[in-house]
Amino acid sequence: MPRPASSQPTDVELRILRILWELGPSPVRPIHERLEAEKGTNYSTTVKMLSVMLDKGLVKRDESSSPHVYRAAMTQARAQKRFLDDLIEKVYEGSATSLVLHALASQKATPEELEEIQRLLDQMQGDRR
Amino acid sequence: MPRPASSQPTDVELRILRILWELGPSPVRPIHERLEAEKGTNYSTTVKMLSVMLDKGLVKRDESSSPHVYRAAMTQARAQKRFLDDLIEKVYEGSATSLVLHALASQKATPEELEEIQRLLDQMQGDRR
DNA sequence: CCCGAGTAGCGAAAGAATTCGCTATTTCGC
DNA sequence: GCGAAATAGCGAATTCTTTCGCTACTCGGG
Repeated sequence: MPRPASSQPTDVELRILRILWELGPSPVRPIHERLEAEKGTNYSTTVKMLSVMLDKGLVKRDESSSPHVYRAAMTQARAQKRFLDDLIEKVYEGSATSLVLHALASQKATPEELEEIQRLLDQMQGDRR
Repeated sequence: MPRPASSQPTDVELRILRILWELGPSPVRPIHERLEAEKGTNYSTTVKMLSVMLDKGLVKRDESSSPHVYRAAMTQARAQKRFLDDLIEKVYEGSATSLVLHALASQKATPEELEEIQRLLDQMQGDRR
């Protein structure tokens, strides 16, 4: 019996996506250098992962320029939202609120960040204060 | 070259944990019934998954009573926090705040829930209002 | 034009996750 | 006590992920 493929990027795939989001469209070489620094992988492995990701549609490739140029097929914000929604559904039973409470309680945010959250909250509450 | 085992419960493991959190300590039968309803798995599969999870320390087993009784080794809140921290680090680059903003913006919370978030926020801001 | 360096890619290997068939053991109604 | 039914569990099979060796191709300098 089969094992269903994950709908989300896997661990290594996510690392590569993060590198791409940071660097912008890049040939294999710079991507590999980052990945190697992070976890000591072989150049071949990087190339292979990119090709797998290309098959899955996680990255796009421009073959017109000589060293082919790869770029993420998804924006970072979009990917974040996908992971977040997944977490809310699978782990928080659909309750975004308890997730927010956990996140606020456990991580120390700066006053500026709290302000920002406050603003959004005011807005959602119809601006009473 | 090896592939490192995931530090977090896998997909099916999480489903089983959720069932255990809901039912409380249970023998295999009721656990299986839920799992089967969710995804049509065979009884053997459920038993096997539980044994794998026992090896990993995700569940505990009481063998004294005749149908063995399984229970989650971790509270739901604890597991949620672990997943959340993981997400923040791996996907949100450590910024719990942007995760909170995403979660608030994308999910519709009830006024009561917003109140609750507001209270926590006030508290964190040193109660000015 | 030839050579070496850098670039691409394939296919196999190894481990993890998930599935279930088949066998053994236990339990219980009769 | 005896056989059917429920309960446990092992080990093999399958798929997915990740890794890399080895081959082939491309390109610029001499």
